[in-house]
Amino acid sequence: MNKISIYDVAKLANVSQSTVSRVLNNYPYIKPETKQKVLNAIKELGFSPNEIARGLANNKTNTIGLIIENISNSFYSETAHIILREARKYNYEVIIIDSESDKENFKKSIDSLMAKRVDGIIVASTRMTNDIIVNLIDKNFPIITYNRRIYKDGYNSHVVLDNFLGANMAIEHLVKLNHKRIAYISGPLRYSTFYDRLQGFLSSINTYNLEVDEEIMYMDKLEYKKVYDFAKKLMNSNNPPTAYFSSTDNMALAVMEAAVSEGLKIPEDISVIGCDDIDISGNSFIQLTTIAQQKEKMATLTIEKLMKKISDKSNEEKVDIVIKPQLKLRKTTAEARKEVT
Amino acid sequence: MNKISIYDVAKLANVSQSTVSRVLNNYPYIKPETKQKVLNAIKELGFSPNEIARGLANNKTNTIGLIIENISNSFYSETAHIILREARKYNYEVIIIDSESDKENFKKSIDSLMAKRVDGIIVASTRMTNDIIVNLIDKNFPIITYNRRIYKDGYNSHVVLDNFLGANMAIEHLVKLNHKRIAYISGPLRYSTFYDRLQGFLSSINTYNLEVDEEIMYMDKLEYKKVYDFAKKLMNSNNPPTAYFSSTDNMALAVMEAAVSEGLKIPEDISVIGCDDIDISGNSFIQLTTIAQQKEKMATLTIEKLMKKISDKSNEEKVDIVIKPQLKLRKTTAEARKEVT
DNA sequence: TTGTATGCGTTATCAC
DNA sequence: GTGATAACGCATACAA
Repeated sequence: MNKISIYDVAKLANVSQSTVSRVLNNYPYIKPETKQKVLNAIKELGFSPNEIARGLANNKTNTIGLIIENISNSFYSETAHIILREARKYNYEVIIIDSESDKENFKKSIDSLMAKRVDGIIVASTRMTNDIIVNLIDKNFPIITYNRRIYKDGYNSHVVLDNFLGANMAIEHLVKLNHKRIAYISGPLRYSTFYDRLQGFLSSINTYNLEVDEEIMYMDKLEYKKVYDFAKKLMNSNNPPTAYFSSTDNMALAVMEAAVSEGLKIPEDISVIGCDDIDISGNSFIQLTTIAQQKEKMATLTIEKLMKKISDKSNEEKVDIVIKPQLKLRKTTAEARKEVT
Repeated sequence: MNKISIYDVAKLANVSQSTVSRVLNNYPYIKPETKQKVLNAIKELGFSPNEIARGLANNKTNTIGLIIENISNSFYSETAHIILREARKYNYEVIIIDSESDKENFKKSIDSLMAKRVDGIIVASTRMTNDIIVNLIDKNFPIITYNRRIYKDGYNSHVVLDNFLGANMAIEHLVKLNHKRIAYISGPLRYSTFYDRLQGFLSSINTYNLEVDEEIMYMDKLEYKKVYDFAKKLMNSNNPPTAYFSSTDNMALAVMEAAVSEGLKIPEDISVIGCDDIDISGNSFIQLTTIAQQKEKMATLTIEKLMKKISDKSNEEKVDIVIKPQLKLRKTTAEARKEVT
């Protein structure tokens, strides 16, 4: 391919190879005319520096890794879009890895990223306990957890939503609409997002003197079909919930589809509230009321903090950013039906 | 960070550094016991090879680039998911770049990818004429165009949908439902997807003896709001179309939203058919009839062909894969209303 | 202000 | 089978 190296440029410009390197790196003390000669030679040869070699010499690759669960999931793809854009501002490229949040996969993902010597890593798919991340933080490797966090004293390195508060807001909204029997849909508790939301849910249930019924709580793998089936089952039960709080918008869609298939009207018959506020939730045909993440703000902050860690290796400052969620009122929640008593 | 190199391993195992390299690369003729010694040392030190150095020595990075327009767009994110997964099977990582398909951006994207010495590139956001790609193909650099193609004799290197046929299928479907006035929504003609679909549209219009009316054709930048407004305008015109063929599902959603806002029922009042079959299109609240891409097949083939090009540099075989689309019947199309004549 | 020499961590080409 | 040693393309400490 591009077989021209810094040496070719040097020869053509009649200077040494190090001089070329210097102009490449904007070294200040170069005679303007030799700088010009070099620049000309570079242009004439169409030379562009080999970032790999540069990385080897520098110990810096100008690329970061982004580990997410599944890029085809709107929440992640919308986030990735912002991260890509922000990283680019710092002249960084990003390697994205879908890692399904499976433990073995996660390790492999980190390994390949480390082998490729990325300058930093953003992970959006960790469990609450994750020794690999702990280990990396110990080594002072630039790594920030996005959306989810690990829980370990002294290991703060995350930008996340205030998920406890988010759940509070959702339940409060529902309670004000007179809902008393609220189904809870979330993923496994080993993820901080779901763990925190559950705590928030429970605390709200408590403050409003509602009853906790595990029968109407789903806390398993977030597979569309499973949640769909679960919701259908609830809708057919003796004492069906009047409202559903779903930990992700995507799963709220599953609940909504279940309702359709059961001939239930939303929000007349049941209310549904989600979490995330993915793009499609605002669509006229969906109109999902939801607890919105501030993706733009979160992603931007994540990159900013990561870049700071990268550029200033000695900086061991913790990153502990918790963003306030927002209730986005749309059309899937309404006053609870009066029960026939 | 990981300061241990192949030399440290060599020292510990009491062999030369080249021997270590050999076991790393599975060189066949090594005495089993020395191999074992080396393996032990590697494990003991927790050594993992530096891919950057390896890349420099090898001229091979085991990473490819993927240039798309916007990863937050479902069509691309769903594609990216498959590509990531397939690339991983070949032990490849992928750098994703959102490049908004702007010309200057595109050049920059290619430049950074080349500077990072990726082994190959998949681009899903090219115009029909693109000298940069031509140039790369000339140099026999592994590059494949996905979804869109460039048109230049002898420069076949793409896997795309048969968009001409796709448009035919859409119009045929609509015509069978007795629609005669069909609006056409697509992006700019400098993209092969839209160009080909337009040709297919026109040919169908012709074979069914319908009238071409530029007033009901949109062929501009695919911005949600613009398409939404365009559709609203048409719906309020004297002679409104009874059906809409949209070149992307996403824009079909815009049309559908416009219909809602105008109090029009789908499919009773107007029919809408899309292109792509993104995940959300199958949702009960959307149920969009569409011309489906076979993303799984297309993405898998793309990686396969790209890997072949990478591993066999001398192979100058063209790749010219055109996939048949499928009509996915859902609920947004129906018999045209009888006009009051 | 510029050139020389060395190193970054591998692979590859020679020898032995 | 294995060990020196020279690339790979650049950055940089040290000289000049």
